[in-house]
Amino acid sequence: MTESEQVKDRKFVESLSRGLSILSAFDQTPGPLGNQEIAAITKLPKPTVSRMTYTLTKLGYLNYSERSEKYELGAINLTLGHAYTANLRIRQIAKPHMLEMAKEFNVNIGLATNVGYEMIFVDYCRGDLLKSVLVDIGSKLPMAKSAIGRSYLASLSKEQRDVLMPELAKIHGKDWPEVEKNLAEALDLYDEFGFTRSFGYWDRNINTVAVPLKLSENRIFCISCGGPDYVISTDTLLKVIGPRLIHVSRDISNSGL
Amino acid sequence: MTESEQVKDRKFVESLSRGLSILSAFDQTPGPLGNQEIAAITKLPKPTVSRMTYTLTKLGYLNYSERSEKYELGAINLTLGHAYTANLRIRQIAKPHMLEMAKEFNVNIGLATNVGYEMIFVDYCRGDLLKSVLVDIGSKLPMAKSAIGRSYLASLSKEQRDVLMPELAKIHGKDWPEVEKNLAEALDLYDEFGFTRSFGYWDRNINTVAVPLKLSENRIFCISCGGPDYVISTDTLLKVIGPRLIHVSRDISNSGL
DNA sequence: AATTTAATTCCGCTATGCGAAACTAATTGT
DNA sequence: ACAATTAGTTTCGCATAGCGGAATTAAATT
Repeated sequence: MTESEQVKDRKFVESLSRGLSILSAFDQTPGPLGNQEIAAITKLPKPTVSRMTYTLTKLGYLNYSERSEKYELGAINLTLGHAYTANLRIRQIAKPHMLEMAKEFNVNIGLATNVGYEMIFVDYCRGDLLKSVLVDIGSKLPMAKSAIGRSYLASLSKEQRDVLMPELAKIHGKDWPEVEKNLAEALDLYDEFGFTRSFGYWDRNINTVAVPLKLSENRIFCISCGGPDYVISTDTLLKVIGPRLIHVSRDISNSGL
Repeated sequence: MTESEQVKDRKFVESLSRGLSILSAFDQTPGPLGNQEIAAITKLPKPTVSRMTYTLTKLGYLNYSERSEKYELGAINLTLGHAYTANLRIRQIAKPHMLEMAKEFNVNIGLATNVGYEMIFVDYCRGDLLKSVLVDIGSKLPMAKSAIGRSYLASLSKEQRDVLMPELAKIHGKDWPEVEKNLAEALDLYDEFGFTRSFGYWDRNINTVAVPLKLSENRIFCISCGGPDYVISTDTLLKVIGPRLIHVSRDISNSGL
């Protein structure tokens, strides 16, 4: 209905979708939001937003602050994420590998999967040295610019990838030509070496390598490993960490998930 | 409508509530669930569940496994929790204190708030020694049996507490007399010492002490600190850690959140 | 072949949710 | 003091989105 697409999908519950899109607004735009702002972000009509925030507040998904007269996410939002990770077998399988490498090389290691056109971390281990608070479970990285996103793309067939590309192009707008070039290089290097890399590209100071894990039923997770120059050299990443990740990837693939 | 309660709340969006209750089903009962099971758990009629799971799957909140013909939570469920914690000022304030104590005493420290009749952890630091995987961000503890839950109860006025008690009684069923007795003791000791305790009660091997933090607008968070006997003695908990927590609590209360 | 179990689809009905417009209330400007 | 602006809520008639009993399909089990 929104545009002109679905003539009628009797099975799709619009109001549920709308309610969830209101919660998502708090991911895109942090900080307390008023109904007006929510309406602006979600493009939903004011009374609808009003009813939805009312409902979500009653259920605990939003907290209302009398002071600011705005809404914030409620703590209950943590439960679903926790339920997700708690039942994710791949985490248990990958964890020992991740801890071992994090300790041995003092690097940060993340386990992520794709959500839409981004990668989301489902687990993360830090080396002792730096606590880059930037990344944590639930945080996202762009698919095209991060090593881990690129390893996801690398795991896809050309056809699957070609479906995504236009969307990625849209996301990156005028930067796309440059992003695409860089991405294409990274994918070529993947074909050659078996892991992807992103050196100072998504974050100027961070160098990362990553590999995909292909599980059953087309589920794909990726492991990335990296850190700032002064902790881990690009040379070590390429010569030691990358190959090690490939090994880990094989190991996990054999565990039959 | 459900029972006979609300005559009519024109503002409450039932289908949103139902959709969310379906997601919550995956917290109560982990593992892949089929529509039937979801219907049983949520008491919703089958076709409704069918439509909801269809919608949630389209939006990525559920993944459908062809193999098992069941649904699981999707990774996207991590984002809201992450958005919640990322914007939670108290976490940044409390973190240094928590890290310091975790390191100094090798204990586990958690920061939690109440959700319904449970406490939910919004942050957690582990001492080096044990990684009790049981507790993590997003996991919950019972309010009446855990030190941290008791410290929440202790922070309330008698009137507020009296509202909760019948609900807690309901939750604990036939165990309530015993739970209540233990809780009452703990609350008395709180009045005397300024922190609550739970020694081997919720978990036989773990001893914990906790304090509440009262923030502005009646927001309450609690910090707990504990570990197994062989890492931290109850004596140290009572003589050193407890008082230290009180100090931390004062510190944070002065930070004007 | 018959039975059981689970998911989906059908389809008529109406309660539900919609949203334009009206209304409140608070803030700002002149 | 009085518009004007901005944000949130409420109203209310209407359309239909969503409901759910019942039928249907599809697999698994006996």
